[in-house]
Amino acid sequence: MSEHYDPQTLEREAQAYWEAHQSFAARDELSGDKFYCLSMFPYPSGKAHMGHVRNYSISDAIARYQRMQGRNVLHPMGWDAFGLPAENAAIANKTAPAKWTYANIEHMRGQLKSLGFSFDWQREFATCTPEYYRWEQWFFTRLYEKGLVYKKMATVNWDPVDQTVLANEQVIEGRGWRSGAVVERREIPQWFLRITAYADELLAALDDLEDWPEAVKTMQRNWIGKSRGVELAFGLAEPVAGQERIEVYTTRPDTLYGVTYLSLAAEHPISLELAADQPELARFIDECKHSSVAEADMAQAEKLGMDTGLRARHPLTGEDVPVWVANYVLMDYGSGAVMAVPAHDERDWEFARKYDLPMTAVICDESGAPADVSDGAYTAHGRLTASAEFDGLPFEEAFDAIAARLAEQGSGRVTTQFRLRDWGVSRQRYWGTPIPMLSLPDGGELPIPADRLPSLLPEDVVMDGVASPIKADPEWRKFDLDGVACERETDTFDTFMQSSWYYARFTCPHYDAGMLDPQAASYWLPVDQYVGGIEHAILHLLYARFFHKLMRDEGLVDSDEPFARLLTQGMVLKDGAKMSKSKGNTVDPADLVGQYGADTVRLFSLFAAPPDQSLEWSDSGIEGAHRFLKRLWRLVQDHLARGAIEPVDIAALSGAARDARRKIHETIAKVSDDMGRRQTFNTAIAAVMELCNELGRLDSAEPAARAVLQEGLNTVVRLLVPIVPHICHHLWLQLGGEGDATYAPWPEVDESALVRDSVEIVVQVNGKLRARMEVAADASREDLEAAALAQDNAQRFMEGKSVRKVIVVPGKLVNIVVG
RNA sequence: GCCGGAGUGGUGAAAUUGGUAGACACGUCGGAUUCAAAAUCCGAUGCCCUAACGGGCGUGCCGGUUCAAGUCCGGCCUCCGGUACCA
Repeated sequence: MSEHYDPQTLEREAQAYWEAHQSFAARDELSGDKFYCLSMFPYPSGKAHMGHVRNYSISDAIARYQRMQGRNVLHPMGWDAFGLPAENAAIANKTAPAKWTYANIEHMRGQLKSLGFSFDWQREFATCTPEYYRWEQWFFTRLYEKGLVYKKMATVNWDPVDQTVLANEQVIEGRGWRSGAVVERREIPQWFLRITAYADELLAALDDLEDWPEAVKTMQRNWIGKSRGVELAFGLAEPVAGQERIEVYTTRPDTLYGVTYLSLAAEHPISLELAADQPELARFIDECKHSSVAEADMAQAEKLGMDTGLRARHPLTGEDVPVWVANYVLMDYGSGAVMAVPAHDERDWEFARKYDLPMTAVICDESGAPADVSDGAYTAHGRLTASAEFDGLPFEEAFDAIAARLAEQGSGRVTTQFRLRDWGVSRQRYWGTPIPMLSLPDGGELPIPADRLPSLLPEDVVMDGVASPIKADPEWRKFDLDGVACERETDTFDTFMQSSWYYARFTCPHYDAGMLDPQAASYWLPVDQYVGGIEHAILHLLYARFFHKLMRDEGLVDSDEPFARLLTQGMVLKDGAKMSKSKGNTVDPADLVGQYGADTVRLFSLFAAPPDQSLEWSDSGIEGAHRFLKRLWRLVQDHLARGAIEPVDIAALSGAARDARRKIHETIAKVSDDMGRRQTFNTAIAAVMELCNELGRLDSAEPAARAVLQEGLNTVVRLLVPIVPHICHHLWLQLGGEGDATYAPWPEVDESALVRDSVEIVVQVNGKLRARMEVAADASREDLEAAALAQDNAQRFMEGKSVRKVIVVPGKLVNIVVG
């Protein structure tokens, strides 16, 4: 064995051993204690980046830790292979999206293998293959039969020059990224999944996800946005667009007497009808269409509005209020109309101030007087004023009383509303799963029958950058259904559809008798540990939770939630910005592996920051990680070179050897807790480094110290297997370990080694550190207090003052309060 | 805009339940080794005052609770993620 640490050779040998022994294949028996560890599968964009390395270093550490606990571990990897970038690359490189994607997969698989991640490669799949998407298509047709799928008009970004639909990402400052044309909002028919039918369960079940980060659960709760409010109507003197009233929804019926106008969305039927004979209004509505459909764009756009001249009747006061059209009211949310209470709503306040609309304060502030709204809206709850017979009522009572009055006169009712909207799954793009629906000659619609699936996406195509190849090809859409000439849907699924159930398919990736093998799914699911970027906190994770419940209700899985424990890792940054090609601040992991070896790259990724925080890249930091591995290698080689160990009575250890052995077992306890419960690999590594520093100081001439060193090194190697598996594979064998270090038993704490005779206690005077003292570990409170009061430096600060009280925290400190 | 998160030495960070702020590293400085350099090893290293003992200050900003606050509460500032067609 080499004197010097040579990662290239060591890693090649370790990887060859794992490959030959199939070390990472999950056992197929479907019995015994299991652990399903999943990292979010990558989009095959070309090369693996540091974000991937970080993600998989974390999940690999967890998977390997669980193997050492004796569990049957499933740690799979695959490819989220459909998506927009493949189309763009295909146009730029004059190739087909499929060809580009498969080439990227080949390359990235090699990169991941070179990092030594313990994936079960026998289960690998790409979502762009028919063997995968056929079951997604089948499942969609099942959902259609159950009434969980429907078609409706929905808004998209339309590029009037390229005559194509743009993704939000392709709209830059309101213009199409290729044509530069000002983008318009346009309505087209699209397919939707009824996620709102599961809104209540998706919300309630969050309470049971004990091992999810609180931040993610909070974001999902707010996204689902359940609210209790009142649906009410303002009457019109005569019908407009066939409507006799304008319906609005509010969570603040207590402010109803403060309504001074109504706002309609630009696309509201009443707005459009009124615009027919008001050219100025028509022009305004047209201008409102010139923004992207992205919520952030719309919410940050300057609030604009126009009075329609129409008046609506307040349901309680009977007074007329003006009806405006405003660009910040969304047609897709609620009824497309809102009642405006400028005195008690920030957005309405701003709008009213801008257009000089009246404000009426109807809520009292803490002093009991009507709130002063001259500098901004008063949005807190409070007692009512200027609200006729409801004056003086607090929020809850006012809510109920006003809702009851509205219900009584037939102009309103209490309802529950969700912010969550149904999931639009149609994309007007080529590189995705074809939506398995047919339009019939009579205008009806029908799912493609199960025995005619999959609806295949042709792979050998030419991208011209404008139309999807399957939309451009009149032959592709033709479909003969028992002699009836139908047309296939040429839209494809949102790529979130694939990532919503891949975790379940990993339990039976090659099963061809159905979407899932019930036994495999039942054994492996739910996923015990899911690891991925925080950027997926809402959409991906919510859709996957939804899909799991859909699969449960179809009898495919027998659990309620897909992911028992979630770890959301932070971004990888360089110079304070996210690493990305466009910013030109990337670091290629392949270069680093070539220079330092995979273990160094993995060690740095886990050591530089706790997993859930953003990680700042550092060139010198990776040098430090490499140096540690070199020191570890040298420490073991030097120890082995000194020959055999003499047996030693552990109970009789004293001095440095006894201290070192205590440190070994304290470190086992610390690292076990950090890896298992806290998942803070950075502090686990720091603890092992500390231990190595202490072991390195042991007197190598003393037999007792050498025996402790042997135990210490054997422990260090096992604690590090999950993090730097290649070097540990070799050191484990050199130190006399048997078999594959992947399955070496996790070290156990010897409680007797932890015993201390004395401890250091801090002495404070008025909370400030003034002295330290070494006392017997079992000293009583009285002894501690007496010893603290006797400290010279403590007495200096007590001089001329009287002791008010003494606080004793055993094992920690004594605080003397003087005054 | 709205929702969520973060802010600690020159740098990455640690402090787990309100109890010693800065563990572990990086960097820098000093020393050993070397013909020399690299590598390696040893020591110092929050800032300010002090010859030293020791002292003062210090966790984005302002205020509060407490014997004790990086940690809890109120109000700000800045940055990051998401915002439903990027994945």
